[in-house]
Amino acid sequence: MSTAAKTPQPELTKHQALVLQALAREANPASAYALLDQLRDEGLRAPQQVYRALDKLIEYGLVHRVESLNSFVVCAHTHAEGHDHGLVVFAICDTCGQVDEFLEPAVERRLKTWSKANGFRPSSTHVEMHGICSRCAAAPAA
Amino acid sequence: MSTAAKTPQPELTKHQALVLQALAREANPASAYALLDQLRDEGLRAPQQVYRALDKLIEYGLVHRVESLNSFVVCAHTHAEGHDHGLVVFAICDTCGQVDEFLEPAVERRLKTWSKANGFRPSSTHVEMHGICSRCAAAPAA
DNA sequence: TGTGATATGTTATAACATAACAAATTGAAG
DNA sequence: CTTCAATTTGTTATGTTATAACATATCACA
Repeated sequence: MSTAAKTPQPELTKHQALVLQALAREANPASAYALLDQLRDEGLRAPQQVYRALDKLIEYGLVHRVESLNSFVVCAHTHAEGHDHGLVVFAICDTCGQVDEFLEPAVERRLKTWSKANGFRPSSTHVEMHGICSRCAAAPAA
Repeated sequence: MSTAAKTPQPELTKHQALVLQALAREANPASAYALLDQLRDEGLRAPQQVYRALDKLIEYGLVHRVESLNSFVVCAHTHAEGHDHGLVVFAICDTCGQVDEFLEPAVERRLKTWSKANGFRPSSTHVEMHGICSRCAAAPAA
């Protein structure tokens, strides 16, 4: 189990590469429509084009969807082709929007145990914490 | 940390009670608009009325939002006023839509540990597994 | 009883996502 | 090669989820 089962990754299409680059330029998660706006000059015109590219990038494990924000981030764990890392956790700062991505094998094991015991066959798991990051907590009430 | 910090719970307003009842009637998570449709006869007319009621019900810990479905469920852990249960996990069947809700103190502890170590102050955490429930896994490819 | 604060009703619109179909591309069979 | 079915890509249209903004009503209390 991971954030999503991963598919072996062929060459990226032009749109997929553009969307991945655009997402990589963003410090924080971006919505499909924000990406579309970034990429109009590059020839993308419709939401479908972005969503289709994102679907593939997620399938290849290069991008994560942040469910609670309806938006997307590049996977922080750059990986050799075919390398499937484990369950990913997001810590999302509600003040500055920054997202920390980290791995939690212990959490993954625990959820796997429950699944086995209950006959549930998990395909993907999302763990998202909201709160205040250390920088914002320290900030002078700006 | 819990699915959300809980607020002491006053009397429910009429709309809040109606939304809670409607949600309780549903076997599976329901969207705000589905609830609105259920409640037109009861006098609800606009999405805001439903969303406002849901916001309060969530604040009181009576309802959970399922982020990955953009929908809502009544909390399975009926609780005495003010009782805050721990972190909640959802196991969502992508075949039949059924959702299992359970508690995972071990997962909660693990995430708390990370948060402490990283100066993150969590306010709410969502854990959602997608997959196939035991009944659907057993089903004759219906 | 006036008045400020809070809650509710309502309209309008924003933001996110996918259905449906047309056009182009690709690649295997003849 | 060339044809044609399968897949991918482009595009329009529409569906779904969520909130802004403002009007109206209700309530607590001076």
